[in-house]
Amino acid sequence: MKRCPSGIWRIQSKAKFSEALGFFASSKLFIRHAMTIQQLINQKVQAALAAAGVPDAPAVVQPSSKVGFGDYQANGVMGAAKALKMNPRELAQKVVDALDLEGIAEKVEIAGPGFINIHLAPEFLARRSEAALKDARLGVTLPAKQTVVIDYSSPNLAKEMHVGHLRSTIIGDSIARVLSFMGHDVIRQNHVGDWGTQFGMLTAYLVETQQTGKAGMELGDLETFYRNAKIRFDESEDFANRAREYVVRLQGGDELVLELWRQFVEVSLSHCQAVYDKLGVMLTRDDVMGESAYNDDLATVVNELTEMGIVTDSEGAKVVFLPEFADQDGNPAAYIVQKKDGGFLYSTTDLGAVRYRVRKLNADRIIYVVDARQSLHFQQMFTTCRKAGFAPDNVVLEHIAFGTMMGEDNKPFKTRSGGTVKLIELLNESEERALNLVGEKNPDLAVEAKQQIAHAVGIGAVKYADLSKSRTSDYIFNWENMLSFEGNTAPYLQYAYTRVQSVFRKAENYDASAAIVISEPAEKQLAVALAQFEDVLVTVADGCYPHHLSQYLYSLAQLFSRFYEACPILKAEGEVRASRLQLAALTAKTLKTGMDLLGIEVLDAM
RNA sequence: GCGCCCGUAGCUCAACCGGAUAGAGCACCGACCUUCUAAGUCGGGGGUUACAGGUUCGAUUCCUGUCGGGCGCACCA
Repeated sequence: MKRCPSGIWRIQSKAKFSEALGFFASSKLFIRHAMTIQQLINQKVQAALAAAGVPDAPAVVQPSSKVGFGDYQANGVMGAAKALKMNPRELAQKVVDALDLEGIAEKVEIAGPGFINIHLAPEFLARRSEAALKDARLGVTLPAKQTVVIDYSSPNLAKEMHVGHLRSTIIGDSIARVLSFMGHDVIRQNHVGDWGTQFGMLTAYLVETQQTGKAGMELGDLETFYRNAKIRFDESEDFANRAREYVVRLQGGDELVLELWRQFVEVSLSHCQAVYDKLGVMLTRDDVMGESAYNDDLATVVNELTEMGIVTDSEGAKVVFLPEFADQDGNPAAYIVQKKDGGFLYSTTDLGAVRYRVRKLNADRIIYVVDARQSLHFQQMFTTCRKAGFAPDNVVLEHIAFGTMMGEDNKPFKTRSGGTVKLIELLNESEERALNLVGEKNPDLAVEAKQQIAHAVGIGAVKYADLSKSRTSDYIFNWENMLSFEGNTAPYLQYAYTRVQSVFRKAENYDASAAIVISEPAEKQLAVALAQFEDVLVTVADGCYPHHLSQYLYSLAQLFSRFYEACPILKAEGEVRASRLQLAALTAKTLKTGMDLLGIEVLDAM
């Protein structure tokens, strides 16, 4: 099955394609353009291919791989020529002859074996930039609205959040921000681990600490609390028995134990919220929908599966056998939904969650931002959902997998002594390191200003280090790289933004409706990049790869820095000055919006 | 044993249904601040994309195999 949630431009059928063209042609007075630059050019080339006699050939339009190759290149001719046994250069010429880029391109040329290189017209870029500048959404079109459920962060409440929760939390948050910006109804779901056998031990220990009056103190550090509870569990048979008894009472709905459980969960959630607040992710208590919330549905889930004949009794457990995941001998994979002791598993909870998200939340798309190691579980769970009808075919289920965060020894990130690194401590350290660096760069700043910058820079660095790498592979966490403040880092982007802000502080007079005139190469390259913002967002929303947005913003910041060096803004005069201020304004707006979609703060000065 | 992911410059990472001479940053060498914040810009060196085949006009990308690494796979989550 091929996912295509935002695939307007992938419509290949000729009928629909010409409809789209007709719509575009008939709405000449649009202020907000109807499609992205890439979609627009792709459709134009597609039409030219049709006129040249190859209507079914994909246009394959993409940003040019090199500056010398124009701004966009169309690569579809060569494949089409091959299929029709034609000379590719001759076909390319036919396509170019039929290609109508009036008002869009200033030059189209054929290169190499049949590439079509397209140089955008400065006037086109200027008008496009002006439109984006006037629009609160930077001219970004709203696709068909979906209800998207995003399951992310989802820490285990038995312990404190550690670095293992970082990637899900910030990648998921960025995806949620991007999809919201694209106009979708985004429902965040923090599927916290707040249920299970360990809560018997924890509630039993909570009683003990309350009796000795140490509960308040011990709960300040959940790691220690858990460790001490485990020690009690291992050393005292009485305590262990009480812990087991509490599990049974908890799951049986015993009000006394439930109250203890609620107290513990409350404390743990407040620890989480402190991390979320410091990180600047949008999760709140309202987004918490923990495992316990599905408790009452689990038996129903298994009953429904049983009624549909999907479940088999095997060795006392209730199992869904999945031939889709059979081994070589044809033995289907076993997906257990109920243990032989009657207990349920995370598989059951996840099935219940899909059911709830589809039936109650009306999800069109459900996104799980979860460690890649759970890949098999999700594939099996999704397959089961399809069979059970918990998720009909029109609901998209996606496991947005990511790799492990590694230390510099290329092993999972740990403290020097081998323990797990608490997330809050990692963030504190990043802020401290940033504060030291800010102090070195700018010793004269007031203390509060330094701290504010250090917060934005320190947290931004941690988030950007992650969001700038492709999520699917493991990545190596390195303080020097992320806080070097040079190259592809959050501080570089933040710095580029402050430079623009500084220009405007000194500008005094600024005409916010001035026309944009593009003449210098640095101006044009900047304008091209500015025009590509929407394409990038479409890509990110489609594949849930925030690093494409990071790469884009870095490239945009670089192009602005070059423009800034090559084209004096305030020293220019008249229309040129006004135009460059407009380009600077749109750059600032785009950087700020883009950074916000990554969840990274910008600063007016640093 | 079966399955999934990965292997790109000294290091950290890109490369959009297969496209042009595989790109950035760090580090290294050099140039540029009495000019809008030098946390910047410009230039230079650095690659058999793990290896061997195959598919084709074209392969880092697709297929097969080998080597190396990571991770999953029946009652934890």
